[in-house]
Amino acid sequence: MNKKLEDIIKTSLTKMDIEIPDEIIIEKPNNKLNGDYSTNIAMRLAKNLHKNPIEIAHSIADLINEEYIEEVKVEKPGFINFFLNKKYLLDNIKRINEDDKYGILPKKNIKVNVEYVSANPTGNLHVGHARGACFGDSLCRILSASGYDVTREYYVNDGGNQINNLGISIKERYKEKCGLDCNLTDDCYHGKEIIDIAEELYSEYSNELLDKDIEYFCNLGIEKLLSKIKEVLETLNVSFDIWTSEKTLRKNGMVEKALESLKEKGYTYEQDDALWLKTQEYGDDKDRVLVKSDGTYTYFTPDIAYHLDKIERGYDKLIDILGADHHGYVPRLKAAVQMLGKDKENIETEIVQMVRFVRGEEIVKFSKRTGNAITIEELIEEVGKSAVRYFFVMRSLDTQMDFDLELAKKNSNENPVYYVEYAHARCCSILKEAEKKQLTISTEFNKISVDSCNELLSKLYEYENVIESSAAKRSPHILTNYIYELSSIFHSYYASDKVITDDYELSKEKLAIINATRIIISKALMLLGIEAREKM
RNA sequence: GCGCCCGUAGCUCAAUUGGAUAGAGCGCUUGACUACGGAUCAAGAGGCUAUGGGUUCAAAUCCUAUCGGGCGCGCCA
Repeated sequence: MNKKLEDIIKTSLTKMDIEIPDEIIIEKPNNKLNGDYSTNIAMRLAKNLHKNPIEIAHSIADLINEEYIEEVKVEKPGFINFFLNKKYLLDNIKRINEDDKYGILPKKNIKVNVEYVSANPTGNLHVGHARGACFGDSLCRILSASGYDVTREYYVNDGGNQINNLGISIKERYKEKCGLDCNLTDDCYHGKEIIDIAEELYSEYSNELLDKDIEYFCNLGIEKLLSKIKEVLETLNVSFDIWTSEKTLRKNGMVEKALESLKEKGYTYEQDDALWLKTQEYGDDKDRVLVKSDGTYTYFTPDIAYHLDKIERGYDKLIDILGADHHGYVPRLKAAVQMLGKDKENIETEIVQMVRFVRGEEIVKFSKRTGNAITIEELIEEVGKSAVRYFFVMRSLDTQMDFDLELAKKNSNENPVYYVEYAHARCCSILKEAEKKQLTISTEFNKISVDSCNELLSKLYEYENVIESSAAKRSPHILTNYIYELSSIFHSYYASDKVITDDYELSKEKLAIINATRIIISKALMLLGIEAREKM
């Protein structure tokens, strides 16, 4: 939570000749009376040292003498509470204003690969994918800011059975356009986008394509659908570094390579004319089929090859972001990765829980089958892309959240995105006003009374720690909550204390704080994929 | 039936991964505009953290049982 304090405590412990524990927990008390930061280290040490935690706390506290800390207090069961030096908080404002790289933490030298969305190119993206897309993108931005070396990846399933069904679906719809019979089986795709593609083909080529084979329609479909997917993701500011094609992996022999490696290690066996993987040995419910009795692969097999490919590309950590409806897939995936020689810790899965859309009281129904689905474009059109991005990362990933469309488009403080954007716009407006009066931003703080803006200062100081823990916990919602709280504190400060007054020197000092607030809100919003507006 | 996720104010959600008096917003009640943008602010009411048992200095958080909800459980992808 706070590196600097950790180090200070460590030096005290060393002086006391106490072995330094694995982790020193620093937290921010929810009650301000308990200081800016606090640690429970004394209570944790009490057992081993056979000493009263209060005594230990006092010994540690007495050894602390840092300019950074104004006061150290020991409280009841054995907490040590720290009160930061206010001058330090003002120095922090200066840093925010002057350092472009503020909020970008030192490199960790850890290579992370994050795979998200990875929807099959057999139809349009729908709103179900949008949460994973926004989460994945925000997570990547936050990981990068906190010093990880991040690669963003989309796995394109352009190789399996479903692609053949896509080809058939398009061809049948095309035949329909040409006035022939259309035979769509249950395995086919019935979405409107397939009809649209057929229509496009017909209007461009009339009935010249009737003798083209299924593969022709497959490739055409993938190309068109994928570019549509990319386009939609782009409008959401969601981007990727690498698009890996399943078909290419198959062509390059990666699947055989993975299969051989698993066979060699003795993880496979044959039964009922099929080849199985002993995933049960690594905690899966049952063993899984790799090669079906008809000789084709299951979905699982190329996916193992894909993960082998990622491993060989040298990432320290793979993060897969999966929809809740695929969580049953996790144990076999983790099993396979371990069989390929990696530790459990090398692969992480984040499960995106379902989203329910509501308009006030009314539940918005949508289903893939009836074609009644809300598309992402419609969602963006209805509430705006900032709200889409914000709302999807506003909640912890494992809550089955409600997305209130009515709330998301409200222009008032009920709507959290609006509230935050307004705080930013307000900062901009004050700064513009100051510019008119030719007031500059001060770099010295002589007149300002810290008490009037203490809350704002310490909230701004929290920012870097928020980035760190938001990244460590893979939880963008921590950042979202932070901006909201920061905005609230700002609005409150704004109401209580006028910035631009006749006292020009004092005004300039206050402007520095306003500008720092503006910068932090804008940086934080950027990490959520939202461009901060200067005007509403 | 088995597995995963979840159950916190009337509603939507937090809670620094075991910390101090469980916090926000909406809604409800009351108050504040001669204003750098009132598109906002200040205050109040509202809780046996689904339920029972356990672990310890400390439990919404960990273990266990039960109840309730969501999602999975294919030689589909």
